[in-house]
Amino acid sequence: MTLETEINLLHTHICPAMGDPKRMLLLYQLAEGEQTVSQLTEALGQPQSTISRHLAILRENRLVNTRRQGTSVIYSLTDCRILGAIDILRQVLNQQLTDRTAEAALILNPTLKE
Amino acid sequence: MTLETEINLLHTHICPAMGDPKRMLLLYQLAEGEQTVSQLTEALGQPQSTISRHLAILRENRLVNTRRQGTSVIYSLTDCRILGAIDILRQVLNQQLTDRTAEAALILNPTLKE
DNA sequence: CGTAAACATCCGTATATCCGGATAAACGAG
DNA sequence: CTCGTTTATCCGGATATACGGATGTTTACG
Repeated sequence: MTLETEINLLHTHICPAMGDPKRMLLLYQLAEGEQTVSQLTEALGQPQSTISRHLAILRENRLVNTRRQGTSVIYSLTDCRILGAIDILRQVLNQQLTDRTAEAALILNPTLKE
Repeated sequence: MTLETEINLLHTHICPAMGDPKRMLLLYQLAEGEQTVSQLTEALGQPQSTISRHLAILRENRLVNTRRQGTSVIYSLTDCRILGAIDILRQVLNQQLTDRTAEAALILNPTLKE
């Protein structure tokens, strides 16, 4: 499989799931342990239909598993490595933020250079 | 900074840059070494305006650096860790693909179970 | 049955993003 | 200054996605 093909698959199967902040938060929330839709709705403080729709996208992309318990549906993380990937992105982000802070300081006080 | 804030920043500063297959391919292409717009246009086989627009998005999000050399502009990777993050996603993807293949085999021949 | 709880899905609206041909801008050579 | 090369931006149209109230479905229980 070529790199191009693999990346296209990534963008049909995985990326859409991560492409929204609320869905990322849901993944982190599930890292704490499996939870029902009600619990996740409570945790994120969003309308139930919003949470359910985001969970559906995560489910379709197989990033979460579900099982039913009575009238509740319990969601859990399929593969926690996905959070490892996001954590790397967070590191890159924080690097950027410190770099920008340093740049701003240089502009305000050029004598700091070197 | 709360996790929620950090993830929102991620979706403002980094995710848009990765949110397109062609941009991911550009990042991998730049992993081979710094290259001009012409070279990248040639490598991806897309119209120049398309490549230039994708590069602009990568640049605005600081995932690439640029320097000018004559009439050419040379692009390079800012932080190769971003590729590490994508590589993890590729691993998750490949895990999914083998899982699905195994499921399909079970449906076709249930005696394989266990 | 009928009702209530928990979830999933539908729907119209608003917003964002992609595409790529056309055009503008930056630069070097002569 | 003029021209050709290289890169950046503009533009209209097509597509995708998020939102959240309203509605449908599934399950438990009496």
